Parts: sequence; structure tokens; C-alpha cells
Amino acid sequence: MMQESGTETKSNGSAIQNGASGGNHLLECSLREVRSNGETPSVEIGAADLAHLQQQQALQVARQLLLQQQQQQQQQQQQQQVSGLKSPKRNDKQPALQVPVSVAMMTPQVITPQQMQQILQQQVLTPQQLQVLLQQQQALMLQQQQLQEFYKKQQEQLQLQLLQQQHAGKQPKEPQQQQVATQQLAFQQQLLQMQQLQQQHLLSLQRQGLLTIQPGQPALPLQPLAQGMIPAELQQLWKEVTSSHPAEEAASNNHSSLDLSTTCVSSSAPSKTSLIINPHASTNGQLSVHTPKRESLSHEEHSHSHPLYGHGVCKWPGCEAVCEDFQSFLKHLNSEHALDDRSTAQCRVQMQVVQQLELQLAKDKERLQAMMTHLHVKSTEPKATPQPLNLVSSVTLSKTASEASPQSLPHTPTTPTAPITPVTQGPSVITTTSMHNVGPIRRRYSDKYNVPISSADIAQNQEFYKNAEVRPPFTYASLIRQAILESPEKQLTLNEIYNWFTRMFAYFRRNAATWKNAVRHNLSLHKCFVRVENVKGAVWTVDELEFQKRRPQKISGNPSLIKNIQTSHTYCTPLNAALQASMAENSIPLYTTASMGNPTLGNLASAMREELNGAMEHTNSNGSDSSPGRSPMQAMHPVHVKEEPLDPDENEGPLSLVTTANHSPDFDHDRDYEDEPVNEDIE
DNA sequence: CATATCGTAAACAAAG
DNA sequence: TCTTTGTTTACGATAT
Repeated sequence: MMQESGTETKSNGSAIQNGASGGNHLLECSLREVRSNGETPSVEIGAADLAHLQQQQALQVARQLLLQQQQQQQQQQQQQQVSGLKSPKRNDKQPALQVPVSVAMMTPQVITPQQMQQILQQQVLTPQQLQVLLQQQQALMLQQQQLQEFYKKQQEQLQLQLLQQQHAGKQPKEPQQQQVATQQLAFQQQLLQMQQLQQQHLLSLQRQGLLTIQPGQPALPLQPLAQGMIPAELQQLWKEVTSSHPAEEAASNNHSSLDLSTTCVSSSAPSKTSLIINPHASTNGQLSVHTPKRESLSHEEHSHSHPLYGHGVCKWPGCEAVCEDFQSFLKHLNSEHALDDRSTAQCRVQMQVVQQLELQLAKDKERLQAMMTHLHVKSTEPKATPQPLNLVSSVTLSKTASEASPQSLPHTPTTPTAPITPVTQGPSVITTTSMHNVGPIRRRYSDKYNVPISSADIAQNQEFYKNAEVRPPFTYASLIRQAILESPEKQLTLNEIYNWFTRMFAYFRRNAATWKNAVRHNLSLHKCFVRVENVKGAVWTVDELEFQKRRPQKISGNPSLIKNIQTSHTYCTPLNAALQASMAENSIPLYTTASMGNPTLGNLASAMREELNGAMEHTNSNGSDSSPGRSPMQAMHPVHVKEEPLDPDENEGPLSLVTTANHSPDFDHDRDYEDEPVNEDIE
């Protein structure tokens, strides 16, 4: 290898970097802070804020509901007492009474599987956002479940009382009332069952690819959510995406789904009838069995992270009670947040909160779509700077997004087979690399078309790739380059590169021999990687010029692509501003204070900026650049949170702010991956 | 069809 | 001697 180019490269790099990296640093820092907060999404606090505003109203609504419900039940039972017959009409009445209640508890404001998948596919959300959403959803589900159980309990108890009144002292074998009651229950549970079946059906349809959601369809503002997802399905979905702990989660999934299904199915089965017939043992028994079962389940399921428990604090909206351990939290949860009017109301409020968030998300997605459309389609129009901000709810724009720029949105046409990497086929500046369904399939990498490459996408999907064993859609060269450029000194030893791979990508915690060989192979093969002898050995650096050299060739074939890139470059700064302004504009209190606002949007912003910078970078390399002041290396500056603190002796780097901010909090986290995974599964 | 790129495998050598 | 690091060649898949 030629060593002399090493110093050359370095001086090159630093010279270029100095161009315009200052702004990035500032942003970087703020983003970093934000990100570090994002580890523990404090959505509930924001929810609490909103809850305070809405609590009064919701409380009343809830009370009314409960009152109505009870009254209706009493009326019903009085009728039963009077008639003592199981008339078919009773069944007619019940839907009117029960359906609204139970359905209302089941359906509202729960993300449908379609929406989930859509979100995942479009990858408009960062994995962090998804997790936040997911947690919220799970919390909601739990609450809903509780409500349902409560409802059922209540019904049973009422009937029990009824029985005791009527047949005091007797041991009725086949009282007609009970048949009626059983019918009631059965009916209600059939409803639930039907809903579940529907959901499962939809899910399976989607999994088979029969029911596809057009990825180009922008952010349909929440359709009336007819189907909610039960927690098991949510988890299943999430697991499919992440597939990080398959065994455990599969187990817990089975539990929860079993729990639900048994509740529904068996209760409509005759065996349950006998249970109900024997009220003393049965109902009590069911209650005493059921409740702890669910508890232990939730304990199992969320022992690591209960949606309502974090950092020793109860995260029930507006609570924040301190619980030292999970057990005490459970106690607290059951005592303080038992099923009463207040909890019910809070649950409803939380639903509203989630709905609002979803609405907001839909809006922002639409807005993003409009911006993209505008920048792609109307690339000939030079002054479009603040315009995207005003396009908040323009349906027409989002329509044109899917129609006019088909290239910008990979359509994955008719793929009933395995959904193979609908990875950015288009030149979209804001890539929508869908990664969740990337299988072990061989494929072309987006790097080819996609200017922003790893730098941007890695940043965007960092969290995801960290936990999901999904092959990142980037070439080894891109990844290596990214690793090196993320390091404070812009240089890494081979081992450090390895560590970066294992730390950043769950995928590379397997088959070490293979990918390490590939890494070495790439390091040697590509001229852009320069080995520099050091006192302690050798480090690898990136020759940006060389790296840039390779890509214009690839891209040259596609004029529209270049056009788009240039366009995005032209609008880079304005768009950046627009984005941030948009975020500021959007930051309703709910967002800014506590909920998903800062971390996720910040993350998004960083990702977007990276994308844009990446595009810029490439345009520069094409020579058709209009702003020579900005350099490729600027884009290379890490906007990422996780830096490369591995080398304790390389601290005097130029990015002191960044590195110091990075080193302390992340250090042990880094060490985690450093040791184990490397040797992990070499055979 | 030719070519380029990429990933994988593997042989080999030098250094630690 | 074994492992790590680095270089090189070969081949298949895929995209242009």
C-alpha cells in the first residue's frame, strides 16, 4: 500500500471539513442532548399535561358512561327478574347496551395493522418513534384490557348478586336467568372474538402481501380505526420488524394471545357456563385466577420495560409515584390505578392523546410528502423556499406526490412473494429505505442510486439496526467509511472498525468470520481506504476524493437523478430552515414539553439534514456544484449520537465538544458490544 | 451481451 | 503455534 497518500488525505479532509462544520456542531450538540433524552421517552408526561386539560371533561364522560352502563344493566336484570324468560328480544337489546360500550373500549384510537405496516414501510418514523408509539399502544392496550375485564367482572358480579337474591339458598342447576346471562356474555365475547378474527385476518392478509398498502399513498389521515391491534399482535409486528429476542418474545406473545383468546373462546364455550352456574366458586375463582394471571403475564412481558414503569417511577399519566422495584410498582398500579372512574377517564384521555399524536403524525407525514413532491416535481421553480411550510393540509399536493413523482417512491409493484427490499429505487432525496423486510436476500444496494448513502440512513435508522438483526442496505465500503468518519480522528484500526460494525448493527453480531473478511477485503480493495502506519500499529482512513471518484460514474447514467440531486442541493439550506421552522411551528405544547416531540423530531431533523448534506456532497463531486463553500466532508461530520469513543488516547481531536459530550454517557454502552460479539459465533 | 459493482470465499503472507 | 491483519484472486449475482 502506498502510505504517502495517507497524510495527504488527512490534510485534505481537515481542510474540507473546516468549510462549514460549525453550524453542524451546534446542532449536533443540541440534537445529542435531545437524543440522549430520547432513550427514555417520557411520553406520559406530555400526556399528563393534556390530561389535566381534558380530565374534567373526560371524567364526566366516563362517569356518564359507567352510570349508563350500570343503569342499563340494572334495568336489564330487573326485566329478567320480572320475565324470568330468555326471550330472543333480550338479545336484541343487548347490542344496544353492550356493544357501544365494549366496542368503544376496543376500537378507538388504536393503530391498525395497516397503519403500523405503513408506518414501518414508509419509514417516516424512526425506530425510536416507533418504539414510543408502540409503548403507548401497549399501555393503551393494557388499559383497555383492564377496562374490558372490569366490565366483564362487573357484569358477572351483578348477575351473581342477582342470583343470590333470587335463589337464595338454592343451588340452581339450570336457571333461566343464567342462560340469559350466559348469552349476554357469550354475545359480548363473540363480538370481541370477531374483532380479533378480523384483525388476524387483516394481518395475515398483509403478511401474505395480498393486502398491500401503497407506499406512495401519503399519510392517509387516520381512517376511522375499525380494527385495533391486540398487544400480542403489536408485539408480533414489532418482533417481525426487530426480531431481536425471538424466543422470549414469541413465548410472551403466546401467553398474551392465549390469554386473550381463552378468555374469549372458552367463555363462550359450554364449560364456562357451568362455571357461571356455580357462582360462589366460579366467579370468585375466575376473578382470583384471572387477575393475577394477567399480572404475572404483564410482569413477564414487561419485566424489562413496562410501559407504565420506568426509572423507578410510575408513569401513569400524572402519577410519578416512586416505586423501588417492579413488584412495588405492580402493587402501586393495582392500588392507586385500579379500575375506577378516575382511571377510566385517564385512560380515555390517554386515548385522545394518542389520537392527537397520530393526527399530528399524519399531518407531518403529509407535509413531508408535499415538501418532497414540491422539491422533486417542481424542480424548475427556483424560489420555493418557505412554501412547504404553508402546505400543511394540501391534499392535492400529497396526491401529486404519489402520482407525479413515481420514482421518488418505490412502489414495489405486485410482490406477492417475499417483499424484497423495496429499497429506494428512486433518487428521492429523502430516502424511504424500508428495512424491516430486508431478508437474507441478495440484492443491490441503495448506495448505487442513492447519494446520501450510509451517512444519512445509518443515522436515521441507527436505533433500528442496532437492535434488529437486519442487514443494513449499505455496502461494506459505505459502512467502513462511515465508521471511520464517525471517529473523532477520522481514523480507525481494523479492530475498531469491527467494533463499530458490531456495535451499530445487530446483523454484524453474527457470522463474524464472513463479514470481517469482507471488511478486510474492502479495505484492501478500495483505493479510498488508506492505511496509515502509526506508532501503535496502523489505522485506516478514508480518502474522500477517491471515494467520491467512484460514484459519479454510477450515477452518470441517470440524468433525472442528477437533476433531482441538484435540485435538492439548491434547496438544501432553505429546506433545512423550513424543516426546523416547521418543527417549531408544529411544536404544540404537547410536543415540546414532554412527549415524542423533541427527540424524535430532532432525530428526524438530523436524518434529513444528513440526507441533504449527502446529496450535496455528491453534487459537489459531480463538479456541477453551485456552492463551492460547502464541502463533502461537512456532510460527513457525524450528526449521530453514538460516536466512537473506543480510543482513550485519541481525545485531543478537533471535535472536542462533540466527543466529550459523547464519551461519558455512552462509554459503557460501547463496551458492552466490544467484547462479546466479536468472538461470538465463529465456528 | 459486456461491463462494473458488490459480496463471499479462500489462499497466502507478514506481524504480533 | 496461533491469531490478527492485510493482500490478492476467483466466482457468482446483479445492475447498467
